[in-house]
Amino acid sequence: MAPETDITRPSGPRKRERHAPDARRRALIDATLQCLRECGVEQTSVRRICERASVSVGLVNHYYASKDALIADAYAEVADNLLGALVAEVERHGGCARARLSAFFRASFSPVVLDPDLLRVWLSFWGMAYRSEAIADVHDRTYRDQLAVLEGMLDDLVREEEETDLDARLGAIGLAGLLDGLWVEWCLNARTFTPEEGVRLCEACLDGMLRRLPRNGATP
Amino acid sequence: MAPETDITRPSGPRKRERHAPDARRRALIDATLQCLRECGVEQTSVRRICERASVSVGLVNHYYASKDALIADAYAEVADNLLGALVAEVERHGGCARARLSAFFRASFSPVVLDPDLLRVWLSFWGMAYRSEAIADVHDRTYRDQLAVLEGMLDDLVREEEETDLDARLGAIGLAGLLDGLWVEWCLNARTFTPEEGVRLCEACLDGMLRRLPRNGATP
DNA sequence: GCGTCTATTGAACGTATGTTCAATATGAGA
DNA sequence: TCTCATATTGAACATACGTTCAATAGACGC
Repeated sequence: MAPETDITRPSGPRKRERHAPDARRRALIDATLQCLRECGVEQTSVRRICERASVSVGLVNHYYASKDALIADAYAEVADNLLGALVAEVERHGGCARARLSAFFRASFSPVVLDPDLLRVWLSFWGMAYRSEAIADVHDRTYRDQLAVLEGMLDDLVREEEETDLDARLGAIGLAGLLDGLWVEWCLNARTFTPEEGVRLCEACLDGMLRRLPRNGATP
Repeated sequence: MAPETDITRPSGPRKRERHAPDARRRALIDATLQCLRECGVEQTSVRRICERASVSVGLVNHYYASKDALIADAYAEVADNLLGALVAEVERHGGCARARLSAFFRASFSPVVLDPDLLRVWLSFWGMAYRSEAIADVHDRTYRDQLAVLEGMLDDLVREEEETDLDARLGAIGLAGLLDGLWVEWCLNARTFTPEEGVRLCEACLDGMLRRLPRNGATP
């Protein structure tokens, strides 16, 4: 039997499909995120990404100056999407500032966020920020966006409730830190605490900050 | 000029120095941590580690079954050292439980911990926990150790102060999360907040937990 | 001083990496 | 229908990776 008969995929050149640059970029970004989720950074090679996107190796460097530039784009995409989803959930609930903050907490401990594979992607981004300025820039911008959302809700809270004083900037940093830290630990070991306990922790810390984090800076 | 004269290191075989297995293992661990600090995971190769340790390539697989096993050992070493340093600082201060907790906070925002290169190493470990069971095991153990230290101090606090009730297990998880999250964000962008603000955030959150995280579980 | 055990070496292997580039196919506008 | 800018291909390149293993050298009991 001739060996050629065993070749399942006829080794001729692949059918070329011409797409709009935007569609191709999106496909590459999606494939990148899939790879980072399922294989981790160390296994996410240009070749694997291109295989996922049903595209040849050379195309990445046609659309992006380097692999890192593609990954930076993917970072921006997933970070914006995630914050957008949280904000949408808050808007959906509405209500007073305190209720909107609670909705934000609950959304932050919902399955969309509490996804170990998502953390895996994020850890890759954080690690890459050290060697890629483009990725560090995306981190800085998206982190500022997250802080702005939290600070906005805290400002509303102070405005709505009388007799409260709070350093909203610092409070936002604290809540973001608490949310991120609990996110990391839950994703690395989901048996440590339940999502409901995570929400309770956020509520308790928010109360503490409202009482002991006044704008003037000195702890009472 | 003959090119041989430019060769600075005569290419003969390296002088062999026989050491005790423990000393070699320590040297390999130290070299591994140096590489992870300075070059990141993706650049930390067996060859680079061996170069740092002034040892040939083959030696790693003489002492360790694989590169991952070496890294798991390095993780355990640095995690134990770090928690040990924090505990030592707490012991040095002594005092009541509340004062010891404050000392722990301050130590957690001291330069030894607030070191971007150290976070870089940690992010590598967290990321590797996904594909290496050995590293995941080290994470679980060392995280449990961290929780035990915090929970112990919280238990003492409840015992010493009357009229307080606190779910110490959950409180420890919250403090660990807050500390980790703030640690990540500070190391990725040191201009976001000052170490002193970090400590203030921890104190405020601890107060909130003491008021609103009772043992029975229902938020009052 | 000899023999033995093992710590240590470094070449070799097979595989993978990111990027480059000449060649080629495609589809929109003339 | 023809043209042509360009989207797309995949072989090629240089380099790097983790691991293996036969050869070798240092230390210790005798």
